[in-house]
Amino acid sequence: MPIYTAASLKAELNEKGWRLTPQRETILQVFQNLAEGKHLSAEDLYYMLQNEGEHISLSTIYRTLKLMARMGILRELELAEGHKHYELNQPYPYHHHHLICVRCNKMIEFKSEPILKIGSKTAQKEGYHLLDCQLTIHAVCPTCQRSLLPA
Amino acid sequence: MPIYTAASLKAELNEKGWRLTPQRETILQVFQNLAEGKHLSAEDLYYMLQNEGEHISLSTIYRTLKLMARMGILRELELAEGHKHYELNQPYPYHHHHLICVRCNKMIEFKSEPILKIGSKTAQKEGYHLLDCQLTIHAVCPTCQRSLLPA
DNA sequence: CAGAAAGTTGATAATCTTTCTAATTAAGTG
DNA sequence: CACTTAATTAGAAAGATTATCAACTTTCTG
Repeated sequence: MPIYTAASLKAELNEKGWRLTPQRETILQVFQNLAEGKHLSAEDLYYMLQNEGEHISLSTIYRTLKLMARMGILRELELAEGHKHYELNQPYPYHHHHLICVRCNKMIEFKSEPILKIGSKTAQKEGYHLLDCQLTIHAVCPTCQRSLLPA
Repeated sequence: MPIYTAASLKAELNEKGWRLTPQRETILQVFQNLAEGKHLSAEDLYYMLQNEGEHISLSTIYRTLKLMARMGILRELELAEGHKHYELNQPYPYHHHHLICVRCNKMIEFKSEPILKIGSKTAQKEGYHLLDCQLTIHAVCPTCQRSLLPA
């Protein structure tokens, strides 16, 4: 269920004096066709496109991901160590949060309507226009608790 | 109000087979002496120490910040673009969250007991040992909403 | 208290991300 | 549809973060 079609993306870009380019349209499509719960790093996206015969430079990819996150189209996730991941920013019934093991980086998604409410109320109270709110829980998973390995 | 004294840090490190070094103790002290609401990047910390005549290498600083975040002593914040910030991870009455403008990076801290409860319940339900939970709200502040500048 | 074992540091290299710049491309105007 | 203006791209360079490794410390053991 695409929230943003190419047309609505173009409209929103133009509203701000920006442009819809083939690269941006392509990147949006990739995220719309992604299975739920999936998320991509900049490199993931780069090589995925290469395999489909599309060449988009890494800098454009990084720039576009950042742009779409600032527009509220994508969410920037800080999951594993060392690199960010991106996913479509979907509204309520699909909106979710992340519980992450800091040792093994295992990640569990969970939903919470109250959090979304607190988030939008807080933004509203301060006069901010809400784009995304995500609760990130850092913790140690059962397996890693039992493990005696240092880390 | 230091939660971790040098002694309790040493105890926790030793429990896992790790060691309390002068560098780690120094870094902990810096964060304990930091005013509430203040947070530091790795570089901030590096130069702050240099000015005090302490030399700790950048790689040790990065390594120590990451380590203390994984222990639950520090929180890793994704505030401004381009680099992470760290602050002491404090319990309830001081525990807070962040509302961030994606345009100008202005940041507002806010507190919420319900979120902390949801976070700890979620972790518990999955058998995870909670270290930190932070709600990050990305939004556009009133000033930037009025601004017509592209960005 | 000497020797072994393991963790830590600092320097460097590697990786990930953002910034900069010239060339290109899309949108607006007549 | 040619022309002007401004945004965008690709590639290179710079900046931020993590990984690697030899030398050094600390802890443990006998």
